[in-house]
Amino acid sequence: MPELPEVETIKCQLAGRLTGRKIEKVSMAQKSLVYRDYPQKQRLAKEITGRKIREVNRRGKYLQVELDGDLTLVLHLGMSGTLLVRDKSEPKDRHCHLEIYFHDFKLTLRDPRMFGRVALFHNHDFSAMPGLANLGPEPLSKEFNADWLAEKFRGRKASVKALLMDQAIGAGIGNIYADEACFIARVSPLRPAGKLNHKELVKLAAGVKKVLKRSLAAMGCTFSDYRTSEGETGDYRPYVYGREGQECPKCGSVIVKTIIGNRSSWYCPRCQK
DNA sequence: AGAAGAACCTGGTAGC
DNA sequence: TGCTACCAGGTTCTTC
Repeated sequence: MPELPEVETIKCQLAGRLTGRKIEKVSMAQKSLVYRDYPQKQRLAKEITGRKIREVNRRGKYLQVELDGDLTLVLHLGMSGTLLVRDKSEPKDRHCHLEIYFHDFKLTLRDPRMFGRVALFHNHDFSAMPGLANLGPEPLSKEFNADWLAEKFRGRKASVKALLMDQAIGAGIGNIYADEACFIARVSPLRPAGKLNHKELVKLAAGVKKVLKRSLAAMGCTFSDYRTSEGETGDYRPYVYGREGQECPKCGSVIVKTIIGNRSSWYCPRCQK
């Protein structure tokens, strides 16, 4: 569910809440599927209890909680995951997979659809989690630019949309922001990526950065499940995503929905060529 | 290699 | 009201 702006919003809030704090108690749902990448899950609670949190970081859609002892607790929220700061007395419900207790509150991971992942790593060796180990550059970094896209798109017949969502090309871009970036760049998401010219790649790289910054300023986009760790919704309002049949904000013609790579996609057929 | 499609899950909702 | 079908923001695996 959450893409880069949503995970970054959660990361910033958690950094303020958790940095320097000590983990007092951990409660895990032992049968939960969110630990499927972490074979030693029965040791997780014991390993992190009593540890101090040094910092909270983000790479792509992954949250990385840095603990003393060179341990990193990695969390991915999948489609429906939420990390919420709650009162310690709040009862836990059946979708809760992990609770981390601090002196005056607890952090709970809920994930009804169980696409999320939790794992613990030593010494920043994330090779057991290929999705994290093989992430491409952060889209808001200088590395992510038209030249990088040209290198990655060259000769590729897959759609622009499909490649924008490839986490090895741009870490953290998901279905919403791939559509939105294509709209800002006035490029059809259906175009074979290898056919874009340099000018279009410049607009696309800029469109990605622009939409991510806009959404960050709005604390992300709440379509259904997403909440910040303080329980707030995100205020980002999409140009095209989820708006089939409505007016294009640029030209007023009708926004169209189609399926690209098994994912619903929206675009304006008049603005986006 | 790369492209396309299915699978992994549950919950909400649209339609009958 | 109740049932079914379909849809959902991600990742990964299989097949061609």
